[in-house]
Amino acid sequence: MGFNEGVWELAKRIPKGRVTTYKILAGKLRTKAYRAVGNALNRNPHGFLCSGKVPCHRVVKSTGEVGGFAHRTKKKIKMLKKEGIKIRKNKIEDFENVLFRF
DNA sequence: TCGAATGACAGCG
DNA sequence: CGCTGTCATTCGA
Repeated sequence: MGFNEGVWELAKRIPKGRVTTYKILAGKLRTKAYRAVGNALNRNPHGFLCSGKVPCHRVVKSTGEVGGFAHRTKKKIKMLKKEGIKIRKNKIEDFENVLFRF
């Protein structure tokens, strides 16, 4: 399992209605390159976006903000809302409540 | 509040 | 082939 694959494996474990953070993923991957996690999801080999297999839209910042998702992939945020995650101004309201810890 | 660090990939010489 | 810049972040001063 490489770096990227590890990210996807963990991301796939995220249940519906839950989110996780880049920090947690990076921690599980034994790396400190938090950005690399997002980058791995960004350059997802599954396709252009992590659609279907890897729910990258469930991966957010450790601060509770959705991060870069708000800019380009903000539509995915709507998906999160639909799944039951409340987001206000690109920030997750019940962040700790929906935060999925492995 | 701002800069450095960290992993991977594309572009350029 | 090797180096630099960029990116969906995080931490420390």
